[in-house]
Formats: sequence, structure tokens, C-alpha cells
Amino acid sequence: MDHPTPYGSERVSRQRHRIAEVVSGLGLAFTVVDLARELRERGERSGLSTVYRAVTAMDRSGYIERVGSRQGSALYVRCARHGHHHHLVCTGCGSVAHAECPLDESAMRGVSDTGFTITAHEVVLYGLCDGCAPRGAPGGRD
Amino acid sequence: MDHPTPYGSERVSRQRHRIAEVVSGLGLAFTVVDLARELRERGERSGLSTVYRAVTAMDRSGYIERVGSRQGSALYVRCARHGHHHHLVCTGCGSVAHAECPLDESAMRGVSDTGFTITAHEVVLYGLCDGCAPRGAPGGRD
DNA sequence: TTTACTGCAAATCCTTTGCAGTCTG
DNA sequence: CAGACTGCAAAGGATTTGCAGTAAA
Repeated sequence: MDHPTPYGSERVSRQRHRIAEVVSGLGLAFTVVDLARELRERGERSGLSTVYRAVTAMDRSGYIERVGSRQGSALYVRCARHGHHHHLVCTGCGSVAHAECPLDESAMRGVSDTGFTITAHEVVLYGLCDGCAPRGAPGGRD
Repeated sequence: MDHPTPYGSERVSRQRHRIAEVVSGLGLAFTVVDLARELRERGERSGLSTVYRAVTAMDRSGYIERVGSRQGSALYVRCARHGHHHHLVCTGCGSVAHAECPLDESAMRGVSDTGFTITAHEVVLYGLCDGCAPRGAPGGRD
């Protein structure tokens, strides 16, 4: 189950290498199309399907993680942090912060009253980062 | 901003009426296609786009709520409960339970260290209900 | 009568796949 | 060389939209 590269590809083609490179330099949440555009702007001509395949591989290997969606497209972010946690995505600039899982024992207990056995959960937090938050005036529409 | 019907339509056509009726009788999470199939099985011939439009209206009015996705399709459930809460969806049979929001003050605090102002969050819990849980043998894949 | 609602087909959007050619190991 | 990887075009699946006809109010 181990891949020869940290980002999940078996062979390191020029594209896969450049893609991983660009991704790790982004720091922001991105969609596949964002990434493809970014690559194009840096002079890398890669087909959209190639980027999709690379992203799929990086997601499987844990090099990146899915952090919600934006207008129907999957959002990803490079994530080097280990262990179970969630992400906070700034709807202003796309920057991402890590967040502890809020589903601690007491939260689980409050839920298990229902007789359900929880097998998976999704927690995505959206907000505004320091730089994007309008001081004094809260607010925020989707 | 108030609609003449609890499920968000301006006029109560036969379809909209039947759709709301079927929805409220379901009790399970459903996709638009599920709902369309259900209607068809009950002898109601309604176009898929009509069902999409009805579901959109019911969602806007709060008659139903979105509770995650299943295989890429949006999942909804009739929800009469008021106030902020989340849902627990059984991946076995589709039954839904309500759950308190785990994002209490302490959880928020753990997150606000990041400097982010949280404006929205999504919490979806998946699991197995009493009837679907294999007693003794835990487990659960996505 | 007014105009929301309906059905159908066409159009969008995101994502996946089939294939033949290219390149890594 | 074997088989991953690539690009392109086509296919898929979910959801939306344009339009003319139907039916609530």
C-alpha cells in the first residue's frame, strides 16, 4: 500500500512532479480547475484529465486532503499534518487552517442516544481569516 | 419572504401537493431521483425537472433540509425540528436522526486560535442505525 | 385573466473513461 | 521492454434552463 512517491504516483513524470510542486507551493485551498489554471500560468501545458488523475492520486496518498466544496467543485489543500483533524477554509482568500475535531466523547455521547453507531463524519468550517475579516462588522453570506 | 404553503410553492399544483405528501411520508433521507422514482411508483407522472424544482422550493422554505450526499447526489430529509442542529444518516437504510451541534463554545475556542472568524459550518454524521448495525462486529467503510 | 407550474429537450458543469502515443524505471 | 502516464475527445451523471402549454387563484 505504499507508493514510491509521497504524492501517490508510481512513476514520476515531469507533469506529476510539477503538479506536486505547484500544489505544495500554493498554501491555499484549490479546485482541480484552479490547479490546472495555475499550471498553465506557469507554462506547464497539462490536460485537465491529467490534473484530475494527479489530484486523485495525491488525495489517495494523503498528500492533499479534501476540504469541502466551492460552487459544486471539490476543494483540496496540501496537508502535511498527521492525525485526525479538520479544516477551516477562508471564503475570502482560500487560506486554510487546521482545526481539532470537535467530535469528542461528550459530543459523541450526545449523539449516541439515538442508537446510531457513527462510522464517519464530515466537518467543514468556513469563515474569514484574519486578513479577510472586516473588523467590527461581522457578516458573511455563502 | 413568507410562502403561502409550508413547502415553499406559490401555488399548490397537484404535483407539488403530492410531492410534499410523499416526502413527509418517507421518513428517510432521499435524493431527487429517489423521490422521482417513489412518485412514479405511486402512479404520479412527474418530470424530473419538476421534482428538482419542487425540492429546491422545499429546501428554501425549510420544509426539507440537505443532509449530505450519496454517490454525488444531494441527500435531503423532511425535517420538522426547529433550531440549529445536524443530522445523522444511516448508510444502511437511510433513516435519519437529529443530533445536537457539536460545535459548542469550547470547540469554537479551539478553532478561534487560528484567527479565523467562523461564518458557517457543515457537520454530517454517517453511521448505522440500531436495526442496521451488526451486533458485536463493529466496522464501517466509507 | 394572470402567471406559477409542468414536461421535455437541450444545455451546463464537474468528473471519469477509452484510446493511442509517450516516457519512466 | 512493460506498464504508468498523458492528451484529447467522448461519455457520464447531476442539476439547470428555455420554452410553449396547462392550470391554480
